[in-house]
Parts: sequence; structure tokens; C-alpha cells
Amino acid sequence: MGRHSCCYKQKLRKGLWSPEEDEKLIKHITKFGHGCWSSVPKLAGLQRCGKSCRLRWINYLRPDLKRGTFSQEEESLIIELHAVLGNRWSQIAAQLPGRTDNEIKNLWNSSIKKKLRQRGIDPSTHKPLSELDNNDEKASNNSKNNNDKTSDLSEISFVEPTSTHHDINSNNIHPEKPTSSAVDIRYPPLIDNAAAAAAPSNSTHHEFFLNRLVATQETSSNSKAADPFLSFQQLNYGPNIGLSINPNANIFFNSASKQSEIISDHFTAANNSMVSASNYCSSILPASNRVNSLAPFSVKFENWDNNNNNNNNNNNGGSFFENNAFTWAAEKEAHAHTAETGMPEDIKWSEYMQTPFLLGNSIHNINPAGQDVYGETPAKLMPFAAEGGGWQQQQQQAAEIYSKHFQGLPAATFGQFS
DNA sequence: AACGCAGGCAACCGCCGCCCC
DNA sequence: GGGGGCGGCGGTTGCCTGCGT
Repeated sequence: MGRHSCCYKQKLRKGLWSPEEDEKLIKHITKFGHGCWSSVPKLAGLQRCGKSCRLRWINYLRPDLKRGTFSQEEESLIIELHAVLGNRWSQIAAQLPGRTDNEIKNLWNSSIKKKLRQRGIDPSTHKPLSELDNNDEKASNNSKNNNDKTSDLSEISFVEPTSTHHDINSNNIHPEKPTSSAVDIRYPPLIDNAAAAAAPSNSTHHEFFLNRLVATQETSSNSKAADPFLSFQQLNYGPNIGLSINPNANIFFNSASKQSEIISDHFTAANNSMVSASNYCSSILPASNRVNSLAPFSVKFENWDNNNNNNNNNNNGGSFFENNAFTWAAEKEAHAHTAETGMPEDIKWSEYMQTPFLLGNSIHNINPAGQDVYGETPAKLMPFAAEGGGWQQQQQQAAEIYSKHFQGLPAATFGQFS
């Protein structure tokens, strides 16, 4: 324990880096790679410790860093991820291409915390401040529960944020009392009116969901090979977040996949099959839940990578999230809207595909030879089978820099959304 | 112009876990 | 098994800058 050995060395510079030092470090790493960080300063001719060099490279000099202010989308994603992961900045950063944990941490401490408080949300517990004020003891327990849960992702349980909604015009959140002490996802984007007007209306929740898909697997990473299923059974997203099923859609699995299958207690769809979601719902779900609920079942993608790993947005025959088979919970709101007003509000999966899905840090990107091509660096997010602009381009750039190839998402298990 | 303050940000510190010998 | 080296992470510090008075 204690100080890193290099820190004992004398005559090492500290503090801000000069442009000359930056240049030396860049030249060295560009030419030779960093290898062992402790040897970098000597080889690069720097009077710094290896740790300092590493930090400077990772946080500032890396070519794939996205400089500049965070987008609203990124902020929202950070908040959502923080609700799940807590202060695990590196894991959060792994979900945001080109951003560093340090950058995100700074943003959180300097900006997001304040914004959340202004909106009546406690940034550490992600619960309404009013609730905390009204019942400190209960809130304390909740906080403890949250910490416990975030310390063990396998036990995370999302609770429906009841009818929390965000009044975009007043920037106020009107939460109702939650029904559980579990992690409470209730974060509409922290958007001001101008940003709301300028930004696309799509949600990041679907990205978040998919990222969780991967992160969850990473959490139980050591069992990745043994257990091809990702467990989402404990995810229970509320009306503003989550995945629901479109009863009119077919779940279609790419015929090129060798062993695509749906496995559940209720049915198994064999290879190359097409499963009617509405049939499924009507057969096993209570009538009240048929429209947009999805009972627990598992989806196994043993050959996912065959169809989705080339960063080329291939649409060669219908991958899992095509065909509007699954839609995000906003559709639920559309149904509610329709029920209330009699006016259809057409929210389709495709509209939620305006930004690409992101596959997160857990999948180390593997080159065609099966080697992790960038060693320790957190894997970058890769474009995922959707057309899109900014984010995707940035991810593409990051991907090209490292020439990485997404290896695969072996399986997914979807939980109940009700 | 000078001063104080707050916010943003880069960098450091201390600890932890993994790996190797 | 234990100790050292090392990378990684989260918390914290301190500098710089912009803004208000």
C-alpha cells in the first residue's frame, strides 16, 4: 500500500503539463505505444512519473477524446447511469464515447448535482428531496438500500417512478411518492426550453437499456462464457423508460443466425422462426397486460456477432430490434394518450432508433484474430445497427481509430415490464 | 482597476486489486 | 503464500478564469 513507487522518485515534475511535455508524450506513444507506463517517462524524456503520464494521456491527449461541452443526451445518460452505477465513473465513462471518467466526474460534481437539486432531486439517492425532507429516516434507509443495490448490480431493481413526469415548460418535476425503495428512474433530460426545441425528441433510454444489457453481463462477466444469457429479469422500468412489446409486431430472428432462439418457461422459438408477439402476449399474459407488457423470457443470441458486429449498420434480414417488435415504454404513454383522448399517438420503435444503440464497456473489442486490440483502454462504444448522425459518426470515428470490432452479444434476457 | 467569489477543470493522492516472481 | 510492481479508480485539491461588485 501507500504511494506508488514512482512517486518516491525525486526531481519529478508535478502540476500542469507544458506543451513541450505533451508533445514528447504524444510522439512517444504514437511511435511506440505506452507499453509499461512506468517506463514511459524515461523513454519519452519526461521528468514525470508513469502515473502522471498515463493520466495525461487518458484524460487529455488521447486522439479519440471528444472535447467540448456535454450534449443533453450525454447528460441524461450520465444521470441514468449514475442512478444505476453510483459513482463508478469509469463504468459510466465507458458508456460515453470520447469522454473520460474524470471529465464526467467533474461534470457531475460541478453541474449535474446542482441541476438535480434545483429540480428537487437528491443527486446521491436520486429521490425527491421533498421525500427526503418529509421522512429522513425512511430516506436514509432508502439511501442505504440504494447503495447496497448499486454495490451489487445483480440485485438492482428498477421501480416504476409512478406517475412522475417532467413539465418541460416549467422545468419542474412532479413526482409522486414511489412505491418502493428500489432505484428510482425518473430522469427526463435536464433540458431547458431552448435545448428542447433544438434537440431531437428521441430518448436515450433505449441506449441505456442496451448498455445495461451489456453492463449487466459484464457485472457477472466471469460467467460470460458459461452463461450466455443476460439477466434483465429484475429490471422493471417505469413509464418513461424501458422496453415493451408491440403486440402487432413479429419477433423475427435473422435467418443467418445458426442458433437464434427464444427460450422461456412458456415457449421456445426455434431457429429461423418468427414469433408473433401478440400471440405470445395473448396466450400467457393477463388481458390487462397484453398490450404492452412483456413477461419474462430469455433471448439467446449465440451468433449475434455474425449479424451485428461489423459497424456497418447491416440490415440484412431483420435483427432483433427491427420490425417494431419491441418498443420503448414511451409507447405505453402513447397508448395511454390514445385511451384518454381517443386520438392515436403513433410512437414507433423506428422513431426511437434515431440514435444508434451503444454497446458498452463490457465487450472488449476483438480484432479478427481474436485479440483485444487495445489492451487496457476501455472499449469504445460501437455503432449498432441503426442509422444516425452525430453520435454514430463519433462512435464510428472512435471505432476506426482503434480498428476494433465488436465481438458479440451472446444473449439477452428480458424481464417483465408492466 | 482591484478585489473577491464561484465554477470549471486538470492533476494529484491514496487506496485497491491483479499479476508475477 | 506473500511481497512488490503496476494499472486503475474515486475522492480531493488547487489553479485558472470569468464575472460581479
